[in-house]
Amino acid sequence: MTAVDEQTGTVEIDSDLRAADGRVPGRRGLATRQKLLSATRELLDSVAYRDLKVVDIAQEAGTSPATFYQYFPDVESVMLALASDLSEAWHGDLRKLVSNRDWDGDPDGSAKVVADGMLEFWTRHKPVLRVLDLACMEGDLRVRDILTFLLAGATSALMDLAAERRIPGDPMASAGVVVGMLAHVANHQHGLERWGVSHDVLVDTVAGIIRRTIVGLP
Amino acid sequence: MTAVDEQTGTVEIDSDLRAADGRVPGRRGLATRQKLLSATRELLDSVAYRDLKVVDIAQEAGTSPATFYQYFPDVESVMLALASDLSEAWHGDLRKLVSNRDWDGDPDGSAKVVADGMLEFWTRHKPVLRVLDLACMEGDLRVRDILTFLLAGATSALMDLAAERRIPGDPMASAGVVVGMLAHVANHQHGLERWGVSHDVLVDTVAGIIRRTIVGLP
DNA sequence: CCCCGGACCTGACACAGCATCAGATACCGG
DNA sequence: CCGGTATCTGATGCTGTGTCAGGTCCGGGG
Repeated sequence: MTAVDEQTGTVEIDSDLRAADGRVPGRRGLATRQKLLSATRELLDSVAYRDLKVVDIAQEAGTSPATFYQYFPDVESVMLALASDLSEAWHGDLRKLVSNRDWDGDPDGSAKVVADGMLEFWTRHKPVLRVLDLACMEGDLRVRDILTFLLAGATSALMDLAAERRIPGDPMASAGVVVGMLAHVANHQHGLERWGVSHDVLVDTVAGIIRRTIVGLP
Repeated sequence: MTAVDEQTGTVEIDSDLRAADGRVPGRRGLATRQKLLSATRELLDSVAYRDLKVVDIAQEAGTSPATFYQYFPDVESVMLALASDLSEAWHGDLRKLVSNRDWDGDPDGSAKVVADGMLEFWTRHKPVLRVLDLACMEGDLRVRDILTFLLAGATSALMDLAAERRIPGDPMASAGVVVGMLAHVANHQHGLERWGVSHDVLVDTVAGIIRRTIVGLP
Protein backbone atom coordinates (compact mmCIF):
# COMPACT_ATOMS: atom_id res chain seq x y z
CA MET A 1 0.00 0.00 0.00
CA THR A 2 3.03 2.25 -0.36
CA ALA A 3 4.66 4.44 -2.94
CA VAL A 4 5.65 3.11 -6.31
CA ASP A 5 8.42 5.16 -7.80
CA GLU A 6 7.79 7.89 -10.31
CA GLN A 7 10.64 7.69 -12.75
CA THR A 8 12.99 4.78 -12.25
CA GLY A 9 9.70 2.95 -11.86
CA THR A 10 11.17 -0.19 -10.40
CA VAL A 11 10.99 -0.80 -6.72
CA GLU A 12 7.76 -1.37 -4.91
CA ILE A 13 8.02 -1.70 -1.17
CA ASP A 14 4.94 -3.56 -0.13
CA SER A 15 3.71 -3.47 3.43
CA ASP A 16 0.23 -4.84 3.94
CA LEU A 17 1.01 -4.54 7.62
CA ARG A 18 -0.57 -7.37 9.53
CA ALA A 19 -0.16 -8.31 13.17
CA ALA A 20 0.96 -11.81 14.19
CA ASP A 21 -2.60 -13.13 13.89
CA GLY A 22 -4.25 -11.87 10.71
CA ARG A 23 -5.52 -8.61 12.23
CA VAL A 24 -5.05 -5.26 10.52
CA PRO A 25 -3.84 -3.02 13.35
CA GLY A 26 -5.82 0.09 14.29
CA ARG A 27 -4.75 3.41 15.69
CA ARG A 28 -3.55 2.10 19.03
CA GLY A 29 -1.80 -0.88 17.52
CA LEU A 30 0.07 1.23 15.02
CA ALA A 31 1.22 3.46 17.85
CA THR A 32 2.84 0.63 19.79
CA ARG A 33 4.35 -0.70 16.60
CA GLN A 34 5.88 2.70 16.13
CA LYS A 35 7.11 2.72 19.72
CA LEU A 36 8.86 -0.58 19.07
CA LEU A 37 10.53 0.85 15.99
CA SER A 38 11.73 3.93 17.85
CA ALA A 39 12.92 1.88 20.79
CA THR A 40 14.98 -0.25 18.43
CA ARG A 41 16.46 2.78 16.74
CA GLU A 42 17.41 4.28 20.07
CA LEU A 43 18.91 1.13 21.50
CA LEU A 44 21.10 0.81 18.42
CA ASP A 45 22.81 4.04 19.44
CA SER A 46 24.31 2.31 22.42
CA VAL A 47 24.23 -1.46 21.99
CA ALA A 48 25.83 -3.64 19.33
CA TYR A 49 23.44 -5.24 16.85
CA ARG A 50 24.51 -8.66 17.98
CA ASP A 51 23.44 -7.85 21.54
CA LEU A 52 20.12 -6.29 20.64
CA LYS A 53 17.53 -8.44 22.44
CA VAL A 54 13.78 -8.56 22.04
CA VAL A 55 13.40 -8.20 25.81
CA ASP A 56 15.28 -4.93 25.80
CA ILE A 57 13.37 -3.50 22.86
CA ALA A 58 10.09 -4.37 24.54
CA GLN A 59 11.18 -2.83 27.82
CA GLU A 60 12.48 0.33 26.14
CA ALA A 61 9.13 0.62 24.38
CA GLY A 62 7.33 0.17 27.67
CA THR A 63 5.67 -3.08 26.77
CA SER A 64 6.22 -6.83 26.95
CA PRO A 65 8.10 -9.28 24.72
CA ALA A 66 4.83 -10.99 23.83
CA THR A 67 3.57 -7.72 22.42
CA PHE A 68 6.71 -7.39 20.35
CA TYR A 69 5.86 -10.65 18.64
CA GLN A 70 2.43 -9.30 17.78
CA TYR A 71 4.07 -6.87 15.40
CA PHE A 72 7.37 -8.42 14.32
CA PRO A 73 8.49 -12.02 13.98
CA ASP A 74 12.03 -11.12 15.08
CA VAL A 75 14.57 -8.31 15.47
CA GLU A 76 15.69 -8.65 11.87
CA SER A 77 12.20 -7.72 10.72
CA VAL A 78 12.30 -4.56 12.77
CA MET A 79 15.46 -3.59 10.92
CA LEU A 80 13.72 -4.29 7.66
CA ALA A 81 10.83 -2.03 8.66
CA LEU A 82 13.25 0.70 9.71
CA ALA A 83 14.95 0.32 6.36
CA SER A 84 11.68 0.71 4.49
CA ASP A 85 10.75 3.81 6.43
CA LEU A 86 14.14 5.36 5.82
CA SER A 87 13.99 4.52 2.16
CA GLU A 88 10.53 5.97 1.70
CA ALA A 89 11.43 9.10 3.60
CA TRP A 90 14.75 9.90 1.98
CA HIS A 91 14.85 8.48 -1.53
CA GLY A 92 13.48 11.68 -3.00
CA ASP A 93 15.54 14.04 -0.90
CA LEU A 94 18.77 12.30 -1.79
CA ARG A 95 17.92 12.54 -5.45
CA LYS A 96 17.19 16.23 -5.09
CA LEU A 97 20.42 16.76 -3.20
CA VAL A 98 22.20 15.86 -6.41
CA SER A 99 19.86 17.10 -9.12
CA ASN A 100 18.80 20.45 -7.67
CA ARG A 101 22.29 21.81 -8.15
CA ASP A 102 23.79 24.27 -10.56
CA TRP A 103 26.50 21.96 -11.85
CA ASP A 104 27.39 24.22 -14.76
CA GLY A 105 27.56 27.48 -12.87
CA ASP A 106 29.15 26.31 -9.64
CA PRO A 107 30.51 22.77 -9.88
CA ASP A 108 32.81 23.18 -6.89
CA GLY A 109 30.12 24.41 -4.55
CA SER A 110 27.69 21.78 -5.85
CA ALA A 111 30.12 18.95 -5.22
CA LYS A 112 30.70 20.24 -1.73
CA VAL A 113 27.00 20.49 -0.95
CA VAL A 114 26.46 16.95 -2.19
CA ALA A 115 29.39 15.62 -0.19
CA ASP A 116 28.31 17.43 2.93
CA GLY A 117 24.67 16.47 2.54
CA MET A 118 25.39 12.80 2.00
CA LEU A 119 27.81 12.66 4.91
CA GLU A 120 25.25 14.40 7.08
CA PHE A 121 22.50 11.98 6.07
CA TRP A 122 24.66 8.93 6.63
CA THR A 123 25.95 10.16 9.95
CA ARG A 124 22.49 10.95 11.24
CA HIS A 125 21.22 7.47 10.46
CA LYS A 126 24.46 5.63 11.07
CA PRO A 127 23.24 3.20 13.74
CA VAL A 128 20.56 1.85 11.44
CA LEU A 129 22.47 2.10 8.19
CA ARG A 130 25.54 0.23 9.36
CA VAL A 131 23.38 -2.71 10.34
CA LEU A 132 21.57 -2.62 7.03
CA ASP A 133 24.89 -2.46 5.24
CA LEU A 134 26.04 -5.61 7.01
CA ALA A 135 22.79 -7.40 6.25
CA CYS A 136 23.21 -6.42 2.61
CA MET A 137 26.76 -7.78 2.50
CA GLU A 138 25.58 -10.95 4.20
CA GLY A 139 23.33 -11.52 1.25
CA ASP A 140 19.94 -10.35 2.47
CA LEU A 141 18.18 -9.56 -0.77
CA ARG A 142 15.28 -7.64 0.76
CA VAL A 143 17.70 -5.29 2.49
CA ARG A 144 19.73 -4.92 -0.65
CA ASP A 145 16.66 -3.94 -2.65
CA ILE A 146 15.65 -1.40 -0.06
CA LEU A 147 19.11 0.15 0.13
CA THR A 148 19.29 0.17 -3.63
CA PHE A 149 16.03 2.05 -3.76
CA LEU A 150 17.19 4.48 -1.09
CA LEU A 151 20.26 5.34 -3.13
CA ALA A 152 18.78 4.93 -6.58
CA GLY A 153 17.74 8.56 -6.87
CA ALA A 154 21.12 10.00 -6.00
CA THR A 155 22.97 7.34 -7.96
CA SER A 156 21.00 7.76 -11.14
CA ALA A 157 21.24 11.54 -10.88
CA LEU A 158 25.02 11.27 -10.60
CA MET A 159 25.05 8.78 -13.43
CA ASP A 160 23.08 11.11 -15.70
CA LEU A 161 25.43 13.90 -14.80
CA ALA A 162 28.49 11.83 -15.64
CA ALA A 163 26.91 10.69 -18.91
CA GLU A 164 25.98 14.25 -19.90
CA ARG A 165 29.50 15.41 -19.26
CA ARG A 166 30.85 12.54 -21.36
CA ILE A 167 33.23 11.54 -18.62
CA PRO A 168 35.56 8.75 -19.75
CA GLY A 169 34.63 5.40 -18.20
CA ASP A 170 31.33 3.83 -17.24
CA PRO A 171 28.90 6.37 -15.74
CA MET A 172 27.06 3.73 -13.71
CA ALA A 173 30.27 2.46 -12.20
CA SER A 174 31.46 5.97 -11.40
CA ALA A 175 28.19 6.91 -9.74
CA GLY A 176 28.01 3.67 -7.79
CA VAL A 177 31.56 3.95 -6.54
CA VAL A 178 31.10 7.58 -5.53
CA VAL A 179 27.94 6.82 -3.58
CA GLY A 180 29.64 3.88 -1.91
CA MET A 181 32.60 6.02 -1.01
CA LEU A 182 30.34 8.57 0.63
CA ALA A 183 28.72 5.86 2.71
CA HIS A 184 31.99 4.39 3.86
CA VAL A 185 33.58 7.73 4.63
CA ALA A 186 30.60 8.80 6.72
CA ASN A 187 30.71 5.57 8.67
CA HIS A 188 34.39 5.94 9.42
CA GLN A 189 34.49 9.67 9.86
CA HIS A 190 35.32 9.25 13.51
CA GLY A 191 38.25 7.01 12.71
CA LEU A 192 39.62 9.42 10.13
CA GLU A 193 39.34 12.28 12.58
CA ARG A 194 41.57 10.32 14.89
CA TRP A 195 44.16 10.40 12.15
CA GLY A 196 43.93 14.14 12.15
CA VAL A 197 41.48 14.59 9.29
CA SER A 198 38.90 17.22 10.21
CA HIS A 199 35.33 17.18 8.97
CA ASP A 200 35.95 20.11 6.66
CA VAL A 201 39.04 18.59 5.10
CA LEU A 202 37.12 15.38 4.60
CA VAL A 203 34.27 17.14 2.84
CA ASP A 204 36.76 18.92 0.59
CA THR A 205 38.54 15.68 -0.25
CA VAL A 206 35.34 13.87 -1.07
CA ALA A 207 33.99 16.82 -3.00
CA GLY A 208 37.21 16.81 -5.02
CA ILE A 209 36.70 13.18 -5.94
CA ILE A 210 33.12 13.85 -6.95
CA ARG A 211 34.22 16.78 -9.05
CA ARG A 212 36.93 14.86 -10.85
CA THR A 213 35.00 11.61 -11.21
CA ILE A 214 31.54 12.85 -12.11
CA VAL A 215 31.84 16.42 -13.35
CA GLY A 216 35.21 16.01 -14.97
CA LEU A 217 37.32 18.93 -13.84
CA PRO A 218 41.01 18.80 -12.85
CA MET B 1 54.64 -11.15 22.14
CA THR B 2 53.93 -10.01 18.60
CA ALA B 3 55.21 -7.51 16.08
CA VAL B 4 55.66 -3.89 16.89
CA ASP B 5 55.56 -1.76 13.79
CA GLU B 6 58.68 -0.56 12.08
CA GLN B 7 57.83 2.87 10.77
CA THR B 8 54.52 4.25 11.89
CA GLY B 9 55.70 2.80 15.15
CA THR B 10 52.34 2.89 16.85
CA VAL B 11 50.33 -0.27 17.06
CA GLU B 12 51.29 -3.16 19.24
CA ILE B 13 49.06 -6.18 19.10
CA ASP B 14 49.67 -8.07 22.28
CA SER B 15 48.59 -11.67 22.68
CA ASP B 16 50.04 -13.46 25.66
CA LEU B 17 47.59 -16.22 24.81
CA ARG B 18 46.19 -17.75 27.97
CA ALA B 19 43.41 -20.29 28.34
CA ALA B 20 40.37 -19.60 30.53
CA ASP B 21 42.27 -20.66 33.64
CA GLY B 22 45.79 -19.15 33.67
CA ARG B 23 47.40 -21.99 31.69
CA VAL B 24 49.65 -21.36 28.70
CA PRO B 25 48.30 -23.74 26.06
CA GLY B 26 50.57 -26.41 24.59
CA ARG B 27 50.70 -27.98 21.16
CA ARG B 28 47.38 -29.79 21.40
CA GLY B 29 45.63 -26.83 22.94
CA LEU B 30 46.85 -24.44 20.28
CA ALA B 31 45.58 -26.87 17.65
CA THR B 32 42.03 -26.87 18.96
CA ARG B 33 42.19 -23.11 19.38
CA GLN B 34 43.10 -22.94 15.71
CA LYS B 35 40.28 -25.31 14.83
CA LEU B 36 37.86 -23.00 16.61
CA LEU B 37 39.18 -20.03 14.65
CA SER B 38 38.85 -21.84 11.33
CA ALA B 39 35.41 -23.11 12.20
CA THR B 40 34.29 -19.57 12.92
CA ARG B 41 35.73 -18.29 9.68
CA GLU B 42 33.99 -20.99 7.73
CA LEU B 43 30.64 -20.58 9.41
CA LEU B 44 30.73 -16.88 8.62
CA ASP B 45 30.61 -17.76 4.93
CA SER B 46 27.10 -19.02 5.36
CA VAL B 47 25.54 -17.67 8.53
CA ALA B 48 24.88 -14.10 9.60
CA TYR B 49 27.08 -12.77 12.40
CA ARG B 50 24.04 -12.23 14.57
CA ASP B 51 23.16 -15.90 14.29
CA LEU B 52 26.63 -17.22 14.91
CA LYS B 53 26.31 -19.38 18.05
CA VAL B 54 28.98 -20.84 20.28
CA VAL B 55 27.32 -24.23 20.00
CA ASP B 56 27.68 -24.22 16.24
CA ILE B 57 31.30 -23.11 16.28
CA ALA B 58 32.13 -25.88 18.74
CA GLN B 59 30.31 -28.47 16.68
CA GLU B 60 31.94 -27.33 13.43
CA ALA B 61 35.32 -27.59 15.18
CA GLY B 62 34.44 -31.08 16.37
CA THR B 63 34.45 -30.22 20.06
CA SER B 64 32.14 -29.06 22.84
CA PRO B 65 30.93 -25.61 23.92
CA ALA B 66 32.78 -25.98 27.21
CA THR B 67 36.02 -26.34 25.29
CA PHE B 68 35.23 -23.20 23.37
CA TYR B 69 35.18 -21.28 26.63
CA GLN B 70 38.61 -22.61 27.48
CA TYR B 71 40.03 -20.52 24.67
CA PHE B 72 37.67 -17.61 24.15
CA PRO B 73 35.35 -15.76 26.54
CA ASP B 74 32.81 -15.19 23.75
CA VAL B 75 32.29 -15.07 19.99
CA GLU B 76 33.37 -11.45 19.83
CA SER B 77 36.81 -12.46 21.08
CA VAL B 78 37.16 -14.99 18.30
CA MET B 79 36.55 -12.21 15.83
CA LEU B 80 39.19 -10.16 17.56
CA ALA B 81 41.67 -13.01 17.26
CA LEU B 82 40.81 -13.47 13.58
CA ALA B 83 41.36 -9.76 13.13
CA SER B 84 44.78 -9.92 14.75
CA ASP B 85 45.84 -12.84 12.59
CA LEU B 86 44.67 -11.11 9.45
CA SER B 87 46.41 -7.92 10.43
CA GLU B 88 49.70 -9.63 11.18
CA ALA B 89 49.57 -11.61 7.98
CA TRP B 90 48.64 -8.85 5.57
CA HIS B 91 49.82 -5.53 6.89
CA GLY B 92 53.16 -5.85 5.11
CA ASP B 93 51.75 -7.22 1.86
CA LEU B 94 49.23 -4.44 1.56
CA ARG B 95 51.96 -1.89 2.05
CA LYS B 96 54.09 -3.55 -0.62
CA LEU B 97 51.12 -3.69 -2.96
CA VAL B 98 51.28 0.10 -3.03
CA SER B 99 54.95 0.84 -2.59
CA ASN B 100 56.49 -1.80 -4.86
CA ARG B 101 55.12 -0.06 -7.92
CA ASP B 102 56.66 2.00 -10.64
CA TRP B 103 54.43 5.03 -10.16
CA ASP B 104 56.57 7.26 -12.36
CA GLY B 105 56.99 4.87 -15.27
CA ASP B 106 53.53 3.31 -15.37
CA PRO B 107 51.03 5.15 -13.18
CA ASP B 108 48.04 3.69 -14.98
CA GLY B 109 49.15 0.10 -14.63
CA SER B 110 50.19 0.70 -11.03
CA ALA B 111 46.83 2.14 -10.07
CA LYS B 112 45.13 -0.80 -11.68
CA VAL B 113 47.29 -3.34 -9.86
CA VAL B 114 46.59 -1.62 -6.56
CA ALA B 115 42.85 -1.47 -7.21
CA ASP B 116 42.74 -5.08 -8.29
CA GLY B 117 44.90 -6.28 -5.43
CA MET B 118 42.93 -4.48 -2.76
CA LEU B 119 39.63 -5.66 -4.18
CA GLU B 120 40.97 -9.19 -4.31
CA PHE B 121 42.18 -9.03 -0.71
CA TRP B 122 38.95 -7.60 0.58
CA THR B 123 36.83 -10.04 -1.35
CA ARG B 124 38.80 -13.03 -0.14
CA HIS B 125 38.37 -12.05 3.49
CA LYS B 126 34.97 -10.48 3.15
CA PRO B 127 33.09 -12.60 5.71
CA VAL B 128 35.51 -11.64 8.45
CA LEU B 129 36.19 -8.08 7.37
CA ARG B 130 32.56 -7.07 7.11
CA VAL B 131 32.00 -8.09 10.70
CA LEU B 132 35.11 -6.26 11.85
CA ASP B 133 33.96 -3.23 9.94
CA LEU B 134 30.66 -3.26 11.81
CA ALA B 135 32.40 -3.71 15.16
CA CYS B 136 34.62 -0.78 14.32
CA MET B 137 31.62 1.41 13.48
CA GLU B 138 29.91 0.32 16.65
CA GLY B 139 32.78 1.82 18.54
CA ASP B 140 34.95 -1.18 19.40
CA LEU B 141 38.34 0.44 19.91
CA ARG B 142 40.36 -2.78 19.85
CA VAL B 143 38.94 -3.67 16.47
CA ARG B 144 39.51 -0.18 15.21
CA ASP B 145 43.15 -0.29 16.22
CA ILE B 146 43.63 -3.63 14.53
CA LEU B 147 41.97 -2.51 11.31
CA THR B 148 43.96 0.68 11.41
CA PHE B 149 47.15 -1.33 11.67
CA LEU B 150 46.06 -3.64 8.86
CA LEU B 151 45.56 -0.68 6.55
CA ALA B 152 48.29 1.55 7.93
CA GLY B 153 50.91 0.28 5.52
CA ALA B 154 48.88 0.81 2.40
CA THR B 155 47.43 4.07 3.67
CA SER B 156 50.74 5.63 4.59
CA ALA B 157 52.30 4.50 1.33
CA LEU B 158 49.47 6.19 -0.57
CA MET B 159 49.83 9.23 1.64
CA ASP B 160 53.54 9.52 0.94
CA LEU B 161 52.84 9.15 -2.73
CA ALA B 162 50.25 11.92 -2.67
CA ALA B 163 52.57 14.15 -0.66
CA GLU B 164 55.50 13.54 -3.03
CA ARG B 165 53.35 14.43 -5.97
CA ARG B 166 52.21 17.61 -4.22
CA ILE B 167 48.60 16.78 -4.91
CA PRO B 168 46.30 19.62 -3.84
CA GLY B 169 44.41 18.81 -0.65
CA ASP B 170 45.31 16.83 2.44
CA PRO B 171 47.34 13.69 1.62
CA MET B 172 46.16 11.83 4.71
CA ALA B 173 42.53 12.52 3.89
CA SER B 174 43.02 11.47 0.27
CA ALA B 175 44.74 8.23 1.22
CA GLY B 176 42.17 7.40 3.89
CA VAL B 177 39.25 8.05 1.61
CA VAL B 178 40.76 5.99 -1.21
CA VAL B 179 41.41 3.03 1.07
CA GLY B 180 37.91 3.29 2.47
CA MET B 181 36.46 3.42 -1.00
CA LEU B 182 38.31 0.25 -1.95
CA ALA B 183 36.91 -1.53 1.07
CA HIS B 184 33.36 -0.47 0.40
CA VAL B 185 33.50 -1.24 -3.28
CA ALA B 186 34.86 -4.72 -2.62
CA ASN B 187 32.10 -5.40 -0.13
CA HIS B 188 29.40 -4.32 -2.53
CA GLN B 189 30.92 -5.65 -5.71
CA HIS B 190 28.12 -8.16 -6.03
CA GLY B 191 25.51 -5.43 -5.76
CA LEU B 192 27.22 -3.30 -8.38
CA GLU B 193 27.45 -6.23 -10.73
CA ARG B 194 23.68 -6.55 -10.50
CA TRP B 195 23.51 -3.01 -11.85
CA GLY B 196 25.52 -4.14 -14.83
CA VAL B 197 28.98 -3.10 -13.65
CA SER B 198 31.47 -5.84 -14.45
CA HIS B 199 34.53 -6.58 -12.34
CA ASP B 200 36.86 -5.14 -14.98
CA VAL B 201 34.91 -1.92 -15.35
CA LEU B 202 34.91 -1.58 -11.60
CA VAL B 203 38.67 -2.00 -11.37
CA ASP B 204 39.13 0.60 -14.09
CA THR B 205 36.82 3.06 -12.37
CA VAL B 206 38.51 2.66 -9.02
CA ALA B 207 41.96 2.80 -10.60
CA GLY B 208 40.92 6.03 -12.27
CA ILE B 209 39.99 7.55 -8.94
CA ILE B 210 43.30 6.45 -7.44
CA ARG B 211 45.19 7.92 -10.35
CA ARG B 212 43.42 11.26 -10.18
CA THR B 213 43.32 11.50 -6.39
CA ILE B 214 46.75 10.21 -5.43
CA VAL B 215 48.98 10.41 -8.48
CA GLY B 216 47.43 13.52 -9.92
CA LEU B 217 46.82 12.84 -13.60
CA PRO B 218 43.73 13.87 -15.59
C1' DC C 1 -25.41 5.41 31.16
C1' DC C 2 -24.10 0.74 30.68
C1' DC C 3 -22.53 -3.03 28.44
C1' DC C 4 -20.63 -5.82 24.71
C1' DG C 5 -17.44 -7.29 21.14
C1' DG C 6 -13.36 -6.91 19.10
C1' DA C 7 -8.75 -4.90 19.42
C1' DC C 8 -4.94 -5.10 22.26
C1' DC C 9 -1.91 -6.71 25.89
C1' DT C 10 0.53 -9.95 28.97
C1' DG C 11 1.67 -13.86 32.43
C1' DA C 12 2.97 -18.34 32.05
C1' DC C 13 5.49 -21.75 29.89
C1' DA C 14 8.57 -24.87 27.09
C1' DC C 15 12.64 -24.71 24.87
C1' DA C 16 17.34 -23.00 22.91
C1' DG C 17 21.73 -21.09 23.75
C1' DC C 18 25.12 -19.15 27.34
C1' DA C 19 28.60 -19.80 30.74
C1' DT C 20 30.72 -22.45 34.54
C1' DC C 21 32.68 -26.13 37.11
C1' DA C 22 33.99 -30.50 38.85
C1' DG C 23 35.41 -34.54 37.37
C1' DA C 24 36.77 -37.75 33.42
C1' DT C 25 40.12 -38.56 29.81
C1' DA C 26 44.28 -38.19 26.88
C1' DC C 27 48.99 -37.40 26.51
C1' DC C 28 53.98 -36.95 27.90
C1' DG C 29 58.29 -37.69 30.29
C1' DG C 30 60.56 -40.82 33.10
C1' DC D 1 54.20 -49.07 32.77
C1' DC D 2 52.97 -44.99 35.76
C1' DG D 3 52.14 -40.43 37.72
C1' DG D 4 51.00 -35.89 36.71
C1' DT D 5 49.50 -32.35 34.04
C1' DA D 6 47.15 -30.63 29.95
C1' DT D 7 42.88 -31.07 27.83
C1' DC D 8 38.16 -32.17 27.35
C1' DT D 9 33.20 -32.60 28.56
C1' DG D 10 28.56 -33.81 31.01
C1' DA D 11 25.76 -31.68 34.11
C1' DT D 12 23.71 -27.52 35.57
C1' DG D 13 21.63 -22.82 36.47
C1' DC D 14 20.40 -18.90 34.01
C1' DT D 15 19.04 -15.63 30.24
C1' DG D 16 16.51 -14.84 26.25
C1' DT D 17 13.08 -16.78 22.60
C1' DG D 18 8.68 -17.62 20.80
C1' DT D 19 3.65 -19.13 21.72
C1' DC D 20 -0.39 -19.58 23.96
C1' DA D 21 -4.79 -18.81 26.48
C1' DG D 22 -6.88 -15.67 28.85
C1' DG D 23 -7.18 -10.84 30.75
C1' DT D 24 -7.77 -5.70 29.91
C1' DC D 25 -9.08 -1.70 27.37
C1' DC D 26 -12.05 1.03 24.44
C1' DG D 27 -15.64 2.77 21.32
C1' DG D 28 -20.28 2.34 19.70
C1' DG D 29 -25.12 0.64 20.07
C1' DG D 30 -28.97 0.10 23.11
